[in-house]
Amino acid sequence: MRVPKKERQRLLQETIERNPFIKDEELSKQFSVSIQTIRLDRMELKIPEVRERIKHVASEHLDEVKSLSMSEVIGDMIDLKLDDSAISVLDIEKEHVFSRNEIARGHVLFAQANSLAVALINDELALTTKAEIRFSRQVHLGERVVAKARVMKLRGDGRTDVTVESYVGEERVFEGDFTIYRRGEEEQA
Amino acid sequence: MRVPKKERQRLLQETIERNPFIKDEELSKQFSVSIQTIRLDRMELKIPEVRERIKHVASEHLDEVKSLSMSEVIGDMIDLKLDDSAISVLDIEKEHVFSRNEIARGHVLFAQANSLAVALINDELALTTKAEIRFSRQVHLGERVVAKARVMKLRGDGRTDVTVESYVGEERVFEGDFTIYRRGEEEQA
DNA sequence: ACTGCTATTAGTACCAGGTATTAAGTTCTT
DNA sequence: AAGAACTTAATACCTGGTACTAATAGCAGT
Repeated sequence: MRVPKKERQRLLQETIERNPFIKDEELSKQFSVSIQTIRLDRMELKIPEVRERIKHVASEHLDEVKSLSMSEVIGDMIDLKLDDSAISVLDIEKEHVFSRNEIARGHVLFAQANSLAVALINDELALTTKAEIRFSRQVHLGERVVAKARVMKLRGDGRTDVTVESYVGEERVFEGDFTIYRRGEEEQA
Repeated sequence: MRVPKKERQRLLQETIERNPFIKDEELSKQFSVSIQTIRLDRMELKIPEVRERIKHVASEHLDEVKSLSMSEVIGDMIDLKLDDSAISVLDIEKEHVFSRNEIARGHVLFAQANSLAVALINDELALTTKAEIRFSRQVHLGERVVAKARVMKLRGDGRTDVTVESYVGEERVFEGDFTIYRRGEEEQA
């Protein structure tokens, strides 16, 4: 029931990480020590009080919601010449990868490329109708993917061909040929 | 500066919705009324105190994180025969659509199809290497997309061809031919 | 067995951001 | 001018802490 200090602190850290909502009182019961001991432990481990922990979780949440609804593009657009070319950057984070092997999921790279291709079109309505894509190398957690889109052909009938190539450093990791429909309301993005 | 009660309460509700972290004191300054008035307003509007609001935001966040890491599939898998066929369902919600026209973004449908195709593979490591996709009709906010994946060919070299067709009711909205690599570590999903 | 050190517990004062309640103005309206 | 609706004030109390001081327990070394 009663474990040594080091062990207790390890478990404490884990416990709080798993459930940031837990109060000192509950923790003290769980580890069969006084509240004061728990507080000393938190001090040593630099773990803030419940309310601060909850606030932190909540603000992370808000950040996420914001960054999702703030832009219609996945990744940060760093250059845009309408109907010509565009570049966006995406840093691969935890939520983008398979937890098993820390390799980015295919649809993340696709999403970056697709949203870039759509943003490139100088028209109110732009929807992807077709795409042909190749993943040439895995992308790992922590890597930075730079996607470069270029308009290849502006067809008369409202279709535009866009090619996107994504790189990590010098290496190409993704390639896609997109056909984007503009204006009309009959196709799908 | 000083607005009538009804108006103030409307603004109060909005303000708190936009920023759940705001305290009564700040609110009272913003509306140039006393703290007590703010508290009466909250009572009438059944808006809980700051800490409860923050807690609520935080717990929503935790739910999300859980449901994200719980399944590696976008959408709900409702049928799965490994190396044969699988079906998943995805309800199109606000976060899936362009705010301008409420049409689902292409990469949402792609993500559903791609993750379904990958999940279908009976192997530890499965990564998409190639895909050819067609969006045959727009999908709107509120619609339910049913994706059906079927293994077409199990090649000897570790490659598997999977076809995914997605429907809203009877109508096909998406079609994709995926090549999935299994086992090896040289390709990308 | 006594010293010395760490670890633990106890106790008190204080804080933020409230709730709950009672009472006293203030305004508007009729 | 009277009554109702609205606003402010004042006070006691709550939770989940911080900060600090002080007492006690447990054990190692000599």
